[in-house]
Amino acid sequence: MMRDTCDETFELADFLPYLLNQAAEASGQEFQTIYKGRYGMLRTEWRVLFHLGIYGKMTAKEIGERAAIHKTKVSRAVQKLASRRFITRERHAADRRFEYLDLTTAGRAAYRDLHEVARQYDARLTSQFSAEETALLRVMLKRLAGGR
Amino acid sequence: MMRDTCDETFELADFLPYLLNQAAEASGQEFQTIYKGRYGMLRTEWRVLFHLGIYGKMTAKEIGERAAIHKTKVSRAVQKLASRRFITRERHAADRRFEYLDLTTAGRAAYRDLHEVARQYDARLTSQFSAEETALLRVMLKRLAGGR
DNA sequence: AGCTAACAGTTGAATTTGTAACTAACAAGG
DNA sequence: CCTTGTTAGTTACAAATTCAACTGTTAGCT
Repeated sequence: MMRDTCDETFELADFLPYLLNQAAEASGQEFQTIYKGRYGMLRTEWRVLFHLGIYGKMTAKEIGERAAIHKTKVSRAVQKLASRRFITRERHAADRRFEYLDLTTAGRAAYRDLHEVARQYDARLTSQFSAEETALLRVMLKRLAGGR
Repeated sequence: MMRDTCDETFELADFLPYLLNQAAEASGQEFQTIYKGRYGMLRTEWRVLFHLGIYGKMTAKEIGERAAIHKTKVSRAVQKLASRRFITRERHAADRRFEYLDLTTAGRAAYRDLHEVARQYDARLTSQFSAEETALLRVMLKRLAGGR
C-alpha cells in the first residue's frame, strides 16, 4: 500500500516556484554580501542604484514599475540612498508630484563598482553552462517573470 | 561619447540573480494567495507542511537542512502549524533533544489539497515550454541552487 | 472658480525576519 | 560524577517588510 507521504511523483524540488526560489536565494547570496559589505546596501537599494545607473534619471514610480517593487519599499530605499549622497532628488517643475532621481558622483562610482562585480559574478554563474543553455535559461526566466 | 547610464551591454534584466528573483517572485505569487487564503499559511509554513507530507516524519533540523531555511524560521513555522493542529510534535525517547514532527489528519488533508494545487500550477507553468526545455530548466536551476 | 477623483510619494502600526543569546539535553574526557 | 563542549530548539530584541491611511499635487468636470 502506498502512503502519500512516500509520494515520489511530485518532489518538492521539482515544483518550479520552489526551485526558482532556491536558485534565486543561493545565487543572490554571494552578491548580497558584496553590496552589503562594501556599501551597507539592502537589496532594494542596489536595485534602485542599478536602475538609475543603467537607464538614467527616472522617478521612483518608474523604478517600482520596472522592477515590480512596492512603492513604499522604493520610497525607503530612495531615502537611504539620498541620505548617503548616492542619489539626488529633483522635483519636476511642471508637475511637482514627480521627483526625478539621479546618481551623484559617489553613486555613479558605487554603481560602476557593483556593476563590474555583477558582470563578473554573472559570467562565473553562467560559465557552468553552454552559451545556448544560458540563452535559453534567460528566455525562460523572462517568460516566467511575466510582465515584470 | 558614451555615458555609462546608457550602457546596453549589461542589462539588469540579464543579471541572473535578478532574473531568478523576478521569476521566483512572479511564479510564487499566485500559489501564495492560495495557501495564504485557504489556510492562512506563510511560505515557510507550507514548506514545512510539504516536507512532512512528501518525506514523512522528521525533525525541524532536517527540514531546515533540506530546504536551507534558518532554524528560527522553522521553529516559528512549526509552532504555528502545531497550534493550528496541522502537525504533531513528539520527543525522541532516546535523545530528548530531538523532536519528531508529523502531520495530523487535518495536516494531511491540507497537504493533499495544496499538493494538488501545486501540481496543477506547476503543470500550467511548464506547459508554455517543451518537455526538453522544462527538463533542462530544472537541471540548471538545481545546479544554481547548489547544495540545497 | 470650486468640487471630486486620481496620482506620486510618505508615514505609522502591525507582521515578519534576522541576529545573538539563551535553555535543555547529551557526549566525552578526566 | 563533574567539568567542558556540542547539539536541537527557543526566545528576545532589532531590523526589515507589509498594509492602510495619509499629504500634497494635478486633472477633469461643472
